[in-house]
Amino acid sequence: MQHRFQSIYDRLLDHYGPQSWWPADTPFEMMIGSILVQNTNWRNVNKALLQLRPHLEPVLIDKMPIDKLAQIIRSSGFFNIKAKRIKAFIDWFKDYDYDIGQLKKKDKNQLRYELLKINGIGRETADVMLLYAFHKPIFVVDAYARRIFYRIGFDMPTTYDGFRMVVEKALPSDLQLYNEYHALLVQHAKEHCKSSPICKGCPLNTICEQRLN
DNA sequence: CGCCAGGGCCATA
DNA sequence: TATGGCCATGGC
Repeated sequence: MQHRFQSIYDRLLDHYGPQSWWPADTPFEMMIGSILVQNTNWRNVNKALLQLRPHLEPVLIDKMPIDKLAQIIRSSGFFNIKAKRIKAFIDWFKDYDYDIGQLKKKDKNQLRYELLKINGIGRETADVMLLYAFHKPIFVVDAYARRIFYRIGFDMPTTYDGFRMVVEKALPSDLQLYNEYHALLVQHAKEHCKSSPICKGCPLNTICEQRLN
């Protein structure tokens, strides 16, 4: 039972193949995207990123009036709040001269603590940044992970860090593993486990059926 | 049409 | 600690 999370991962990887996440060209774009995607469909985020593309540099966004930024990212929804959150993130990033390399040298927990202090960056957003921009091995607990593990029948903790710790204790602290795991859960959720309790052609069918019996 | 998406903050109990 | 209201667009 200790390897159940490994087993899920193996099946997903076998079925979907490597995902090579996050869908962004640079770490900076990745981090902006992680704020834009908060409780938002990726399609809408992509539209916003397309509009933002010409200004997709820390200095430019720092100089940009917040109202202009809000209008540019309009299609991602919650645009006033997200513009404020992006500004707060830039303020922090600026303290490190927008230097990803410098920040990557920081201890994982220290960096996580700093990200969580930024207004508008909660646990999930901090963790995807840690994983995909700063290359820290960490399990991302999002709505998809909760839904999929719930459907399988796992009795997971309700708190974010409780959930995360249960998974991380069962897996090796491997960057590639966590990178692919989150991406695979998202990919899987987009194709399966949407509304019906069980779906055809689902790579996790065997496990889901065991729960129903 | 109504529903909801890869959250997080804040007020309240 | 744990709910509830709020933020908002666009695809289905």
